[in-house]
Amino acid sequence: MTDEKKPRRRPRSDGQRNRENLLNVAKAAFTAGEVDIPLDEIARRAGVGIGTLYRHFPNRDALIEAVYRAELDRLADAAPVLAAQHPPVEALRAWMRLFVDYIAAKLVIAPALNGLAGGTGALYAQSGTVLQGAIDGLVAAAVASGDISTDIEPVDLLRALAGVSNYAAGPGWETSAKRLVDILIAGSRTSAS
Amino acid sequence: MTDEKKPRRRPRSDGQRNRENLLNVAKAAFTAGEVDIPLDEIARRAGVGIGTLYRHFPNRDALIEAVYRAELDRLADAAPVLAAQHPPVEALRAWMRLFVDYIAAKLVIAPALNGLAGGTGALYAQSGTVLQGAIDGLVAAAVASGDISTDIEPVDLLRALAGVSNYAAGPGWETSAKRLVDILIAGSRTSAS
DNA sequence: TTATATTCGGAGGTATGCTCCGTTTAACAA
DNA sequence: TTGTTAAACGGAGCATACCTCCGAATATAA
Repeated sequence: MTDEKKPRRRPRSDGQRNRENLLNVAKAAFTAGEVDIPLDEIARRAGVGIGTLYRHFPNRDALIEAVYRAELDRLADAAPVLAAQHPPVEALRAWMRLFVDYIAAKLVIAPALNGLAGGTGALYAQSGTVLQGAIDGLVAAAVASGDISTDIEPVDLLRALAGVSNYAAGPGWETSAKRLVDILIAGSRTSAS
Repeated sequence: MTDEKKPRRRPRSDGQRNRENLLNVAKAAFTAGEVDIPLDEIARRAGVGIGTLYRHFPNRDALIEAVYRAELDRLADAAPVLAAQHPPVEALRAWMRLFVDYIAAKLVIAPALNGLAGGTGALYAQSGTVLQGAIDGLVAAAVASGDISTDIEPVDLLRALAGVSNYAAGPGWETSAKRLVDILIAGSRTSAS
């Protein structure tokens, strides 16, 4: 349990630079829909050898996961900001819409993500925690203000949203997703109690 | 250009039998979580050569799609049955829950499905139509009976459901999905109008 | 400047997706 | 029943992608 780390040396600057390069190239490729791009190609575009890629990310899934997690963190960070700017229910709504936007515009890695056959459990468990922390705060605030029923499980909303992002095919899906957000908010209100 | 088909002969019986064998074996494998099973192995289990598999399904995606579509049809067929057995809103709710059950118990091919990198659009468009037909009927009935707001797009509900199925990780996800169905129904009601 | 831990990078082993084509077999006609 | 033929069978083999391994290069600390 003692997680002693002996950073005898500072991490090498080129190492970190290469790592970020790889991450950026991978994100760009996935966003462009090149989900099945060979790892060799990613390494080439990033200007590094294949060996370097594999040291940073032991396998394909690890790379996808890293890209995914980085974007996820940014989304999670937006929650407190929105909470400070809007009343509870609207903050929740805004964040859910942001979720949709994010997936739509910048992150089409959803298919790639689901391609993580097998190990999804662990990944979702980990990263789900991050997002859950974000939405938990928003929901808690909305419950406290009396706008939302107390028996709503934040994770339910998260799942619906995640689903929509996967279904991101066909024209007009984005407005459809926005509508869905409204339905979810309406369904969570205390009105009918 | 005239694509006249002259079915001079009936399709061979062994051909169809082999095709169904392959489909069953593939479904079983996917359901068992063996998403990455080599196609050679599927052919072996079905008792046919690899060449036979590839004639029926030109590539891996085609096989997955075939399995997917077959199951989808069965789900769609359940809609009219439920509509005949329950009042509109309850029929809708029941069908949505069935959707969840189906994915949960018998169809863990969701990850495989999403692995159809690239061509998802076409597939979803096609098969989405089938499901949409099913839910359209249910929603129309509920709208007609005045239970549900008229501005609900059935496809929205579909998307949320599809999403949940992808998020099928972690314990208790199933009850969570059921809760979500209730939220969606509640959010679609006319009460607040 | 010297020492050394860390990173780099690509050749190559392994395995999987898919093709090709000679052989086998079921359907049809006489 | 028997011959003809179009269609299905099946596996050897090629292309390619993932990943490992290890000598060379290099940034950091003394």
